[in-house]
Amino acid sequence: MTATPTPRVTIKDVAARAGVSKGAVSLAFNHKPGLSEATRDRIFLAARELGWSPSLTARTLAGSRVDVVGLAVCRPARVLGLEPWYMDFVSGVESVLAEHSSSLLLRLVRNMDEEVGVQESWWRGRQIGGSILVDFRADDPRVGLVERLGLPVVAVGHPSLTGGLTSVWTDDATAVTEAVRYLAALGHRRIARVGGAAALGHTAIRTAAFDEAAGALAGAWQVATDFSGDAGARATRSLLTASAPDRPTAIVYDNDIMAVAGLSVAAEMGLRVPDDVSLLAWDDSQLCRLTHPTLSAMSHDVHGFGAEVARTLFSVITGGEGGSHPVPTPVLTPRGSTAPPR
Amino acid sequence: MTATPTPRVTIKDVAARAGVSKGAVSLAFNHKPGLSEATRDRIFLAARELGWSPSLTARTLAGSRVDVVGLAVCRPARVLGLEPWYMDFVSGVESVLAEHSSSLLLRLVRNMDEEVGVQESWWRGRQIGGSILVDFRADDPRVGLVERLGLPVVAVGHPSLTGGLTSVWTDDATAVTEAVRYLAALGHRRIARVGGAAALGHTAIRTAAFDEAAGALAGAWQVATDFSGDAGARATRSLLTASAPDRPTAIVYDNDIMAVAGLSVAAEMGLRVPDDVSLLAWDDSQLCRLTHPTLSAMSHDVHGFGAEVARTLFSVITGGEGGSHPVPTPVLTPRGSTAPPR
DNA sequence: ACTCTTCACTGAACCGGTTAAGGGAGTGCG
DNA sequence: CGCACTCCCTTAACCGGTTCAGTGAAGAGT
Repeated sequence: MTATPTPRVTIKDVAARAGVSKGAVSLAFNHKPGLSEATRDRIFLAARELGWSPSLTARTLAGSRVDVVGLAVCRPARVLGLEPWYMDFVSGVESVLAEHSSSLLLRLVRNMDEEVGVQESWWRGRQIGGSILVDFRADDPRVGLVERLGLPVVAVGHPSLTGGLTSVWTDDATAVTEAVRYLAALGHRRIARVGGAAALGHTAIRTAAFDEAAGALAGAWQVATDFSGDAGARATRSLLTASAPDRPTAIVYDNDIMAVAGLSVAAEMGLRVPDDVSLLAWDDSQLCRLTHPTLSAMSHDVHGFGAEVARTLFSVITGGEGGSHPVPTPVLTPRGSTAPPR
Repeated sequence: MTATPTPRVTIKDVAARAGVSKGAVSLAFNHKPGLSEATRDRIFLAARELGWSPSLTARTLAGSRVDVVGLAVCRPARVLGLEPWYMDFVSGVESVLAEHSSSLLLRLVRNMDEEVGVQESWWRGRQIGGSILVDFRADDPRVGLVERLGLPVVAVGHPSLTGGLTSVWTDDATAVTEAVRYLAALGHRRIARVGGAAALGHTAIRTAAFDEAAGALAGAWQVATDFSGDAGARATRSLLTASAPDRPTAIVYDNDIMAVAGLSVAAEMGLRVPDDVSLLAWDDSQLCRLTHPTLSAMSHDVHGFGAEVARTLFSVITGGEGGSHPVPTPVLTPRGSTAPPR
């Protein structure tokens, strides 16, 4: 019932049991040359019998690499819980970390200052061997921080935002353009976009691309939100309250949760999707296939994206310089929520 | 452009600059008595000037407590990304960890064996000071593991599942009973439940409670799923294909994502919600308010639950024994998806 | 004037590993 | 036989903190 007091087994115990020195045990467990097969076996046997595995803490302190990767996320908890993107991304990251038997140190922060503080103290405290940076904004303070600290990172975001940092990104501009072209090809001339948080760099990129792509149309609207479903609903409601000739016939959303919210607002207002208004989601989590009608989306392998980011981080940590690169551009996946305007 | 080589500042540098010994710096930074105000100030000044903060790694090694909390989660990535519950829970946990400036070490595992291995090596490697255990099943191997290791944990699950471990749980049985009573009070006599993964302990508890509560009704169905939206859709479809007198007039879901899927299946089959069939969700994330009609749900402060779990873990870690206790039972939140049968 | 406390601080051991330098035994070779 | 060369393994310093016994000086008590 009560926990037995833990008799911490250390390298010394293993060494004693195997009849060798600490150093020998260390060599064996790091697969370094300089030990006979027989000794090696004896050491592993002793370790197994004692249930010992090396203390990562001590190992880290002694100067070898740290096998923990940091991720500080800065969005309101309310939004985070709902956004499929993050967990998907994290699970992709994890899938690669697991191969290196590394773990993810996760921290939710309230603002950029806090994130800067967290990253700095993680690194200073040798808690992490590298970090994944997300949600870049213009003049992001993390660029300078990282260079000052020499912290190995991979930045998730377009190079125009991430300074000289190694980065991995999706080509949002092209994707937005493709989305608009698709809707225009269907015959839509009045298109709106419900964007994410204005402060975020990739939102700005999408906004600019939308301006560019939709500029020639009869009507174009853009609204900034905080990515939450509520905000998506509000934005949709205000876009659709105009009388028929003045309102958009198609709406593009910056994530799928807002698209779902938009779908229900349309229903609530008595508008049929896609007959009266077409909706196009972003990211394309499973959610898009659960609604009725199903949501057309700009589809995106978020899990694979996370995995690629993690792989790149490992190459940065091991000095391989990795090199910035984009992942495949989201592709249009038409489903039931888009059609030519009535 | 290139990262400046990091000149690691250590406690020795700070001590030298402040003109004191390492020990004095340590005392100052741990707010321990035995130093004059003047010296204390001098030390903090020196530390600030050098941009030093203590290495958590070294601090941990030197025997003080570890301020990282472990969480290994074992569900398919596909489901995880979508389930609002986890991120909500995690953000609740984080909110308390942040107060203690601790972080969360997260790991997605594929099965129980892997989780057991991860927990053991985290603890052995002194990576964590304690752990949060979720998704208990009958005869859970983690109970024995924890007792063997002496690892401080808080188990999320009913005491009947978590052995002697300190646990925090929601009273699922009562909640299920309340849900059934509510639907019965509306006049429903044929009620179905789309449950979660059968292997999970809390699913079993809910299943038993439903059996008990719905036993006296004219019709009662239960289906087990994997919590995914697809499974929820399939289950709903098969429940609703029967001809009218033989099919349920109300369905309870074990999470909200399946309820959303159910809603769209009903629409696809031409059934009106709540006129033809009432739907009741579980957990009640923001998602329930984004659909049309909005989803009635058994509502639950998942964020607060996470926070309470974290608080309890800290009290276990500091030897305070914490004590197992339930959090408030989910309460019924009626919205647009439930009504008397036609 | 002498001892007793208290206070502020130092020194050194220690946590559990890694790693470079070194040492002893066995073998090959001139 | 002596020497060099390997091969295996040990020794000891070190990573960056914490902790505790101990020291020296100032002040209190008698």
